[in-house]
Amino acid sequence: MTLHQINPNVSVDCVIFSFDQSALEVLLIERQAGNSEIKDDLMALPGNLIYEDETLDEAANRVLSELTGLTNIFLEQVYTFGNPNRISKQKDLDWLRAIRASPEARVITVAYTSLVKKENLRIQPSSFAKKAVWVKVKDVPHLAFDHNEILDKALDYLKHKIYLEPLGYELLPDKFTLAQLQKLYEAILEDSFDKRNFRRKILRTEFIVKLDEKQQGVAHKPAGLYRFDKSRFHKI
Amino acid sequence: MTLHQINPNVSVDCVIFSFDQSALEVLLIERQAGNSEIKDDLMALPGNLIYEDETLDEAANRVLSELTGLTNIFLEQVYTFGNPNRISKQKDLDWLRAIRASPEARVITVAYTSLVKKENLRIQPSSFAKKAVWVKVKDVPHLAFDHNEILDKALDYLKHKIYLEPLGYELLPDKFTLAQLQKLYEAILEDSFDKRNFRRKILRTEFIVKLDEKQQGVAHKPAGLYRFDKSRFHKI
DNA sequence: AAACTTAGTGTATTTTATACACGAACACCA
DNA sequence: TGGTGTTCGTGTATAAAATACACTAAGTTT
Repeated sequence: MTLHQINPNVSVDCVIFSFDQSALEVLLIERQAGNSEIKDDLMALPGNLIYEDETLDEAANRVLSELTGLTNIFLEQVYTFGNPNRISKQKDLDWLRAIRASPEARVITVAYTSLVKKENLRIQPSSFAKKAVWVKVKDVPHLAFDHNEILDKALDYLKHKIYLEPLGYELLPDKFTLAQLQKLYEAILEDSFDKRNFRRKILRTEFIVKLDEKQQGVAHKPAGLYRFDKSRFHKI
Repeated sequence: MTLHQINPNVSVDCVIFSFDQSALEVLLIERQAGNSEIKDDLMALPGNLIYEDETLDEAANRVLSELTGLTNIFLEQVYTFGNPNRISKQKDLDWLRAIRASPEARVITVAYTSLVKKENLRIQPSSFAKKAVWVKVKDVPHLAFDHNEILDKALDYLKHKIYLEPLGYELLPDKFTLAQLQKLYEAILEDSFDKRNFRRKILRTEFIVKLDEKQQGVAHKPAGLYRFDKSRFHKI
């Protein structure tokens, strides 16, 4: 690993979403400085300062992969936050003093959002987070810095984006039922839909294709499984 | 005027659009360093480094108002560009050496887009531009830095945004004809529409209201004038 | 007064959205 | 093994929106 120079003024923060049963979740870190004694009850979005020799996308990917081991994942820039007093709570200042070389520097942060499949994913401790936890979006507490605002913006972004692209499959297992997909749309859009109309609309697209396989181990009529056909999608 | 400290790593660039007859235009500056002898045939988007004590929105407003005198104008953040070699052309380097205190600093830039009514607008020389010109979007040449990429992103942003909000009136005179409005939509969306269907759709909204007034001095049947009713829009 | 130019309008057809209810398939348990 | 519980999977009727299409009206110019 080579040494990189850090840019003290620019960071990236990642809003990493997953989906569990019927709720959207976001990955938050419990702040804890390297070897310091600082204890802090504020949770935060994972993020870090950028290196001078990497792009913003690379920085976001770095944060994401340090924490999740994932690469080549849906990860898009959302918005940039640069209020000069976005770092003003005493707790935030204390924490920065504990971990940063230039704790007083003004930092603007570029927010990214990512969608991950929670299954087969182990969260790893990383340079900026000893511990990370999934929290239901509805239950997110008051966060560090302006991270609640960033989360809200990412949620907005998702809502709009899902009209344009079938993001659903990024958050679901490779094989999924239409009921799961519907619940996901309902969670993201904070709305509920008629089952028959939802199915009609989804299947009209032709890139959600039915597999010759059914759900297993459920105490009721098993649902058919579907998958997302990327190549069919790209043809349109 | 107070003295501000400059952040050498973060700038804003403004993609300022206007509409003329039937074409979208963008405001470009002819690069020229303060008192220097540097001559440069690359045009650029107006932009500048941010001050330590201002928000990104404020910085963008500052650039916009220095150049146009306008405030309280449609101005929204589009995207942030941070490729470490976005400043790599020799001409760009030369220019930065002529005008910047830290010409070698890595600069990430936050792009904003703005919509202005060209009528009653005089472009003023500003700290970063001796001369600015309106250029049809179709005729934009190769620009400085990554400004062509930024322009493209702003155009994309506009296209999406106009589905969500009736931006048209930001670019047209207060009183306009439906034909003008249609041409504007056609220019932004790079498409063409049926006149009757377009009118039906616009008038269905109920916030484009007809005035009791007609076009003057045209060599054909004069069109009725309409205006955008902001308060009716906000009710929805 | 004729020629020119753009304004302004209606209808039929297709596509999409919405609202709504019941039999079928499987697991589980008595 | 038959009954119960639970989710699956489906069709139709109605309303709303999108699309396609052509002629007369109102001014100006010559």
